[in-house]
Amino acid sequence: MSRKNNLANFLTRPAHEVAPDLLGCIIERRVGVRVLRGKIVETEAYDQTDAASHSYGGETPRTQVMFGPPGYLYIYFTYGMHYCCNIVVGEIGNGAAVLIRAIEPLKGIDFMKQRRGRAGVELTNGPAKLCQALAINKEQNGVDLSDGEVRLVINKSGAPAETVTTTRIGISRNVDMPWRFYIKDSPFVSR
DNA sequence: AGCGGGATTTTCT
DNA sequence: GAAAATCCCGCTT
Repeated sequence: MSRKNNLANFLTRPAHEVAPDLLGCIIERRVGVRVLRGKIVETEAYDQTDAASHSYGGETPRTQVMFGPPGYLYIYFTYGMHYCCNIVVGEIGNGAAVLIRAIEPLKGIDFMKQRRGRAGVELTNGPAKLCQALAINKEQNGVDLSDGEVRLVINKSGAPAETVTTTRIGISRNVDMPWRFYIKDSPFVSR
């Protein structure tokens, strides 16, 4: 089976099921000849039934890719200066995505330090921080994660990490939904 | 360690 | 016109 179909199968499920399974998976970013890599350690699920989701209430120009096929990047701009990175999941026509809130840097750490002007956990322990570290912005909106400048690599091997399930951060509606997931004890989880 | 406010602009009502 | 899936800095304990 092709990589693309593999990825599509993995992602064609409800966001709150995919989100915990993305923990431990690898994000790979190509910037020219350079390769940056990180392990996903924190995610949040959003879907169309969810008042906290950008897709709530239907498709808009901004959320178009959320309603498209799974396996693509949905990037949004917020607070006048930050980008956040989501993986589109679920069936075509359903506005669902998983927000990547934190990663653990694995490769290209010097590049990330330069981009961030910081080091250690401060490189990538937040959704906008990791976008800055990985040089992700609006130009990556709609990128194909199976074969683009940002790739998602499913990690099936190794013992499953211990996962914590809790409520989401930074939202004002539907605040009690336990759709935030992170790897217990990872120092790279956001605050 | 914890709180409070400012930055800055897109997006939708 | 208001809010926003955030981050950073400075001030106070």
